[in-house]
Amino acid sequence: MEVDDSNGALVNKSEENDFEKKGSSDPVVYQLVRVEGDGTLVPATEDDVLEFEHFLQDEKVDRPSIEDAGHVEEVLSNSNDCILLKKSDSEGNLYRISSSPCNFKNMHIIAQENRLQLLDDSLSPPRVVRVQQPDKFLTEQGDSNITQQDNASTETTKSTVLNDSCGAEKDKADACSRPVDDTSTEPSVSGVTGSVPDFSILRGEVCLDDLTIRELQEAFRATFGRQTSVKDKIWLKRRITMGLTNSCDVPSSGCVVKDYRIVGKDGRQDISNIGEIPKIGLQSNLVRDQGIYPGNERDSPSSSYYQSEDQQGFSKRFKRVPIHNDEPQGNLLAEPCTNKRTRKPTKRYIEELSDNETHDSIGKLSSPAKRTPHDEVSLKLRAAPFHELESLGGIYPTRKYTLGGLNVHVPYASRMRRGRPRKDFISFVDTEPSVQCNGVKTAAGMMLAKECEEGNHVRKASEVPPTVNSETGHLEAIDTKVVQNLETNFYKAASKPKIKRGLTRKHHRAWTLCEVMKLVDGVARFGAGKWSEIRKLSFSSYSYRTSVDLKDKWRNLIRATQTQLPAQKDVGVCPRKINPSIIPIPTSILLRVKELNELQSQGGGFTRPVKLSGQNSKVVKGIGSGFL
DNA sequence: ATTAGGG
DNA sequence: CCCTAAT
Repeated sequence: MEVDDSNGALVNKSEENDFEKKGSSDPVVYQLVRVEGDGTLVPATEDDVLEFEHFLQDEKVDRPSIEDAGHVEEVLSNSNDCILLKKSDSEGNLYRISSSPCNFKNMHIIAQENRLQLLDDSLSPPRVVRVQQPDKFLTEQGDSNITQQDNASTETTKSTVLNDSCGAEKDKADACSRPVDDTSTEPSVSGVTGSVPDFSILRGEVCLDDLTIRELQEAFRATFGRQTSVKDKIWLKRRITMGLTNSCDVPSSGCVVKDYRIVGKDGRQDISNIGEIPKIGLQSNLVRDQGIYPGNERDSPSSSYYQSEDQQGFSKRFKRVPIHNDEPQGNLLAEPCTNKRTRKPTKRYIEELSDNETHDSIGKLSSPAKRTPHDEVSLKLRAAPFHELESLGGIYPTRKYTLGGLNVHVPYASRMRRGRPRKDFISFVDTEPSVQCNGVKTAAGMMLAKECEEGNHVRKASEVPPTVNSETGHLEAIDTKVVQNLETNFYKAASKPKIKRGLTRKHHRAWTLCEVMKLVDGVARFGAGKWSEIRKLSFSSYSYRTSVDLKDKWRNLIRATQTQLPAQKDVGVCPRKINPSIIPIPTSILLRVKELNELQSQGGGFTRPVKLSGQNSKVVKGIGSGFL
């Protein structure tokens, strides 16, 4: 069984305030662990802590009654060291909240009132705002060892509410961490150091006011299972009363305890616990008392009487945790726990948090299981038509696809970039459609009209079909319409599809003969590979032709050179006639391409200015042999 | 941003 | 044409 070092600790962050008021610099450290069914202590998970934080917050705010608190169903036990709470946990988990030694009293109060009231004794509620791993704390207190002991003792001291082993063990534990002077005071309760407390003193109606200090000490022992050296009658009475009544609403004097209830001399009664809303005034008394014995009495009124066997075991399990202020000492600052309380989260804790975050982030990110489909979807989308094409008017920001029967909207921008790059999209939105498109269109049109008049009709036919083929199905429909409508208007046909560019692949623009010729000319002048230069100088008016386009086209021309030139001979008459979309590239151009290619590839890319005019004009007239 | 290549 | 890698 392990008590891990990773117990969650609730750290009072308003420690400054609280302790300044109390004149103490001791911060409050709360540990939160979950108690498993077998008694194992499990470090509180972050969730656990959060739950309690919530809970605690509620308490500190308005001190709601237990009904309001809601979270805690029951205080199973509260000992000096910890409070066991049964929390409204769907799984019925038990939670322990323990305080650091110097502040156990706070927890005591809380337990007594059967609710989590993490208030210091004054009225300033501590704030539990962060988790701290009490590694050091536990280590120094030998928590893990004790846990084992506790377990052992748990089994041997079952039904005994207060038994010697318990007390002895506790004292032993106390001795470990308690200041030396403290130990010396321990034996002060002479005569009653017997192994078994005198429980008879608590039987029946107990009027503490009538007891001597020694008797009170014995009663204290009987109540809390340990000895005390405190000789302050009032303090003892209050403590005992609280212990017996499991309440912190205890008058400083003048009350009779009967059947574990306070029966005031004046007839006041049953201010003990369950459901009773504590009265601030009474709490103030307690506060005062505690102020008198700062950091003392780590013993909370033992709720052993109310503990189940297991619960008792739990309380014992933690008994060593807080041991420093058993008796009044008046010097909290001397407590070694001071440092512990203020220590930073340990590395391990940090790591735990990191892990959590990591997991969270993983969770937030698409899980591996999800990623695969996602990518698949992306791929699918790339190949499949984009629905947003249907309404270019405004749906493009997101795209919808079906995944596992679910319709998922994926922001276009956030998608894995598979289709058009974002910049295309932007350009589409901003300028492409209107200005540039028109400009280009015009330029191209002029170009064609001027330089390529003869082939216009052919081009018109060829311009559209490729577009249809390369675009999505829907786009295809649009294009088809366009083709039909613009059979006689090349410009419209060329510009219209452009609207869709942003969403899908770049609109396919068939290379015109003019462009090819320019390209060839450019290659001849600058050499293959100087695409950017060629583009600048020869394609300045073709904004849609990028250097990559030029490169690709040149490559295609080369291929055409290698395939079509020979084929042409075989085929003889151009059979492509059937397919108007395939326009043969004039052999003259192909030949020239071939020449340039061979020349430059051989010459190491050496640029050789070429005169197109003579050769060109002659060849162009020849029968086409490639494709545009 | 260009280029070269594969797809 | 797209996409990437390599410059």
